[in-house]
Amino acid sequence: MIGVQNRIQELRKVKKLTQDEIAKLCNVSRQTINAIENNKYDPSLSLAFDLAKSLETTVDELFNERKTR
Amino acid sequence: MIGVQNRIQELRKVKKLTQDEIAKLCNVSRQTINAIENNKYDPSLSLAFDLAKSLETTVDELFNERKTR
DNA sequence: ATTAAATGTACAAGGTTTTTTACATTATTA
DNA sequence: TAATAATGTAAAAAACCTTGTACATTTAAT
Repeated sequence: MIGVQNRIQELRKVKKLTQDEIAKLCNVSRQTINAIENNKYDPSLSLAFDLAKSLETTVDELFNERKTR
Repeated sequence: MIGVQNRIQELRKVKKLTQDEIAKLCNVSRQTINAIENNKYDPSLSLAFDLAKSLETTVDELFNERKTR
């Protein structure tokens, strides 16, 4: 488990985007999107901002703070 | 240069904290705080959230998106 | 002017994120 | 049902973040 949870999959489906489509919007690989959705690791801050913009939300809305570091 | 600019130094001084003090609040080294303030690299998303909490603000307020990735 | 505190910087080592390639499984549609 | 799209997963390599130690410079206090 990782330090931050996210609502990427939820918001991505609202916009009817595939992992591949959002990956292209953010200039990363599909595997990166998949890994982040499945909490394999957290995105970089830069990618977090790109994801938030792609999903028309904020980093704070997209990633909810958790306890661990 | 890095993908995200930040207002850490500005907000840190408002609260009259040293780099060392904020480092301890976030459980990272002073060098990490120094490097981030001077845009040597971006923090991890997890640290970005800790910094925002320490400075009583949000990640979106603390880090302003830029153009490059 | 001296001392102490705070900040800037460097470098090697270790940990984490991302990529590429490749294949397996699950869902969707014809 | 068969074909296709979407998603899950793996492993090695590259790129990036963080640490520790150490020293130099700047700022503040005495």
